[in-house]
Amino acid sequence: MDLPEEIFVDAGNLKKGPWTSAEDAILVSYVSKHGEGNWNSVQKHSGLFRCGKSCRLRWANHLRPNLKKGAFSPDEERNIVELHSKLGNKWARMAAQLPGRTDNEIKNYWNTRIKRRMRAGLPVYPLGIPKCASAAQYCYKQEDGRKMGTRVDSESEFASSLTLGEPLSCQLNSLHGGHQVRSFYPITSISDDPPLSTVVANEGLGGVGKGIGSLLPNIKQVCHSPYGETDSRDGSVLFSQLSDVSSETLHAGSYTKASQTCTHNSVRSAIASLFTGEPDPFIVPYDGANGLLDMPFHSFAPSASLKLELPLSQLAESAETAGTSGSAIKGPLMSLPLSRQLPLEADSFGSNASDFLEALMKEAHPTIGLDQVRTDLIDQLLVLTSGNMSTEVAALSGIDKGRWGDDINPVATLEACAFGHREDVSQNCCIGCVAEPAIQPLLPSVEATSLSASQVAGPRVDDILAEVPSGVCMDENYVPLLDFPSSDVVPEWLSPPSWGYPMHLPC
DNA sequence: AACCACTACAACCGCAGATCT
DNA sequence: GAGATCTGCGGTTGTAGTGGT
Repeated sequence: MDLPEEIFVDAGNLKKGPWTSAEDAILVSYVSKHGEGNWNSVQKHSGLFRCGKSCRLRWANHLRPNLKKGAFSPDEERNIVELHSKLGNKWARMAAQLPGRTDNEIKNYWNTRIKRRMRAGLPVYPLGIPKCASAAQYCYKQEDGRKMGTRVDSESEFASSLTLGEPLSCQLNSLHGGHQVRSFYPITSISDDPPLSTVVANEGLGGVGKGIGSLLPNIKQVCHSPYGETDSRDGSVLFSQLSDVSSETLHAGSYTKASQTCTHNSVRSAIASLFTGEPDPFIVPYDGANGLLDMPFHSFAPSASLKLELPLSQLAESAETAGTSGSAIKGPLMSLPLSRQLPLEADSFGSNASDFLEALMKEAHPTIGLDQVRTDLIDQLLVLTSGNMSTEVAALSGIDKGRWGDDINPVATLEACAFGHREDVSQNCCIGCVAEPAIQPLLPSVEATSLSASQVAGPRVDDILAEVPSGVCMDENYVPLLDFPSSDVVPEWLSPPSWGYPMHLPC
């Protein structure tokens, strides 16, 4: 056997780095003779210049028999997600339940997956997989090296617990370090009941997503305003769809409340995003003192928000530099998920939407059928566009006649589509829609005209990034979008780490 | 062909608990 | 019981491979 010399040099200077096949052979030979354990003696008796820990790791992760190699099967992936939902980052315990897989393998898989999903703005856990109270905790690094943690507890269970028309109460309990702490109660609960869930949102950021107004129609102390449905206690806006956007700048008064159309899955997704700490692209900035007045939006059309929810490529690099560029932008910002994964030019959606959607679908869930992902994505399109999806986009999206109806008119059939999902309407209509006829979708306010591809595309991402103020903490995956040049002062709450992600506390 | 960005994976490190002396 | 050593775990870092420009 030809062993590299460096393996044998200076016993006091143990080798590090990648293992060679020769070293592997020595280790295998040693373990086959002496068995596992006593790893520190391996170096003494085998001639390997590796520390005991390194030997143990090499054996456990690569050399021991019955190790499975290669990519995880869909079943294994599902198991990992479920196990993680129950166990959190207990890699060794997870590995014990996945024969042939190592903790390191599972950990690497999970971390990669987390990154990918967060970058894509997707929930860490697919809907339907409940998170246990003891489970996951995710962190991401801020630019300054600090970690921003999101404790995820039983939010998914909370979302799952919502039933049709169930009234909820949202209360602003207190402020913690510039964060709003909101608790959600069943409106029927007695005052001493614990909240169903507690949400900590950035002060000044409405942590309630657009469309949630339709989901939680009976939230207490929600009042209607021209700018949305405003929670009079904490200033958050329960936003409905924006519409009537055709110019570069959208003033608060120029949009109208449009439809509340949504399908079951989309609703669940929207709710879940509230409680999982995943960035919700619908989160609407709201300054409690100044409201939404005189806050120009960058073509924040429904379709633009659609586009912007989708993973964007070529942004990370810009984002890294954006934080240091001077800018006049001041004020609340909206965070957006970015992605380096997809070949989407920010303003080219109209030209290659099909490819893009395909890529998105694969990105969204590589292990389930594209048709399934497509269906879910279409649901998102329906919600995000208030039904103003152009027939062009609809066609590119592969929406079939069966879903649109015979005339393939998305708008004309929107209501039917939104509530006539592929699943049973009676069970899957959005929360409150059936139980509360008074808040049925306001379809008449939506013009039956299609948006052009350029409208769909919205603002150029580069333009947005160029406007990012200096001093804003930029997570590599999230960039501010909206600008509010009415003030020269960056609000305190905007300083890191208080913007970007909604934060959550354990119940 | 060279460069760059990105991903997946291997390996290391520090810590804590268990076990041994 | 106390200190030393071993073992396992989870977080982090380094790097090879790959694809795009």
